[in-house]
Amino acid sequence: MKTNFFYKYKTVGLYGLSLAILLLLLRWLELKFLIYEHSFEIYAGIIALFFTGLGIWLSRKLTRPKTETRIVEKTVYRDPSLPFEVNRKEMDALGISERELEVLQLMSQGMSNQEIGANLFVSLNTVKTHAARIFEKLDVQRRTQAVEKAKKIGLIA
Amino acid sequence: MKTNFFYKYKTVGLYGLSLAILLLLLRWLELKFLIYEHSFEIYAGIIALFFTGLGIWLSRKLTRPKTETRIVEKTVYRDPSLPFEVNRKEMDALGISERELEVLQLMSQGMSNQEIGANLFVSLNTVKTHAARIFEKLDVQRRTQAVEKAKKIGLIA
DNA sequence: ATCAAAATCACCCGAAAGTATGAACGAGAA
DNA sequence: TTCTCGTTCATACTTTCGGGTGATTTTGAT
Repeated sequence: MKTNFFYKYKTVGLYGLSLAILLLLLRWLELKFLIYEHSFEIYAGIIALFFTGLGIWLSRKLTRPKTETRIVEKTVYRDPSLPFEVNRKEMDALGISERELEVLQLMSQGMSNQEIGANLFVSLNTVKTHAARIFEKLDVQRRTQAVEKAKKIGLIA
Repeated sequence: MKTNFFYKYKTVGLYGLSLAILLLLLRWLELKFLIYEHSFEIYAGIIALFFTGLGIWLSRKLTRPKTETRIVEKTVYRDPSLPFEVNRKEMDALGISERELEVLQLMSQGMSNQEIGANLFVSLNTVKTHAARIFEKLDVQRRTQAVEKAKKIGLIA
């Protein structure tokens, strides 16, 4: 169906339409200013259309493999039946202090910095400082990443 | 209303506008340098380049990845003998959509909204909307809590 | 063909998070 | 004792999040 087709590719259709309108506008300009050679705009239009198509084709061709390749990290399983124990070795290796670990634990429970501060009886700024150090030591930028990594290396349950 | 119209067909309008500007620029060049003889090839080249770029842009803008085969392997604290499987029952019960689950997964990897958007080929605002819905459905306030809860009820690994 | 849900995007605003820097203080170690 | 480290706090600034609202488009089901 024509209507169906147009509906489905509405955006594309609109682009085409605008292109057509533009070409008409060109015609009008041409007549208005009495430009000599009429064929140029037609050529330009054809070239434009052709190379737009080419660009689309190129893009599709070149970005094809990008959608499928999605690599992720190695899976590390841990038996849940065993009681959790903090990996002190990793803690030492990364130089993470006791206090920082506490912050990390509360952080992993979804607490805000404010709440963590209230829990540990320290100020918001202190929590921020701890957090910043944690991020630095774990080499991450966000708390979510920190929690992620801390769990992976066995700092928190 | 004019603003409304423009808003509605913003993309098309911008497209047309840029096209018009380009053509006007060409015209200007034409008049300025009076190079009627050997100018055609130059015009053709410019137009070809521009529209190739446009085509690529269009393609990138309009097409989205066909099959988003995303394999998310992460640290699992459950039974290591069993492979992770999304708890569809909970998903349905909470009314969490497929897309929202994707956002949730990327969120759990510590990605920022910006990064998630880049990964899913959508805008930051869209990610925010999804996130807001997720928080609402999971009844949480922060992303860390969302990840926490999603893991608990088996939405993500 | 129509209708509802899902997905998309935008804008505003305030809150929270994160960065950078500096500094005070106590406990141990050199 | 001097020096380092961990802890604490502050100020200022930038970025990101999250809430609220409204809108359009796509899609699937009836």
